[in-house]
Amino acid sequence: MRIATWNVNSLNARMPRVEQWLADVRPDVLCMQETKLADSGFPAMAFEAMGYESVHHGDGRWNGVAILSRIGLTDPLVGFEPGLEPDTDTRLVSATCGGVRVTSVYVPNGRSVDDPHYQYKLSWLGRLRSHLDTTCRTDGKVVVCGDFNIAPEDIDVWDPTAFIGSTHVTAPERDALAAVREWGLVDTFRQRYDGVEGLYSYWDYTAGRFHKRQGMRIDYLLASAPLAERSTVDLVDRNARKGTKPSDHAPVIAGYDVDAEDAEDAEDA
DNA sequence: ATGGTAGAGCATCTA
Repeated sequence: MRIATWNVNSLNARMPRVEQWLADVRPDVLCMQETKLADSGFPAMAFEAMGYESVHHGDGRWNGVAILSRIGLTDPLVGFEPGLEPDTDTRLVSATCGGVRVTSVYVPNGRSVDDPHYQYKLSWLGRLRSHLDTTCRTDGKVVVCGDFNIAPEDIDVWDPTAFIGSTHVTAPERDALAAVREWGLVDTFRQRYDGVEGLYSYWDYTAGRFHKRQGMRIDYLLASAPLAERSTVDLVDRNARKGTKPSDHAPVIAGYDVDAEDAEDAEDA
């Protein structure tokens, strides 16, 4: 099973590229972030014509997350589980796809460490941990993926000294991310490429960052142990960041050596 | 000198 995550930075602007990419790569599941669409504008029919069921959570100008699946899509849940403070700005959506509980997340940016949005980012990550605590089992097949807006380690940014005092690399952000991971999730990409520098998923549009290979690894797939133990592949599709009108993020793909289960067998996931 | 570019939408806000 192959699952991909891609911050498309406006699905309206990116639809031709997303359709081409789906036709070329045919992942079983694609999680998207920053669709910048209301639910009413989400092109579910176009994806259905390509064999993908979908669920979208968005309210218009900003954010917006989605899951596409060609191996079944059941039990969709938009936002956090009902017991928690609501996901008011549409940054989280979940669904069960082929026996895997998949969550697509767009973690708040934080803006700057002295901005209220930074505290919102930390509390949002705390809610994500609570959401996992109450809706998923650590011994089930669970993937939480998306744009986390956090570089887990200094090796995940092109120049750590360029980020001193900035968001995405601070200890509180990394601690909040670690608390999510410690629920029972593994960053298989970094496990596979332990110590390897220069592996990024995002490059700022400005200053020719992509061509200078000056990026950050802020998009990833976190897998529960039953999946992480069967990890087969992790990669970034840098080609999707090239050419005309690319997103500033590239798709990240993970593979797991598990068969898609029927929906009725997914209850224990 | 707080730069640069992209997207939404039409003045800025977000990233």
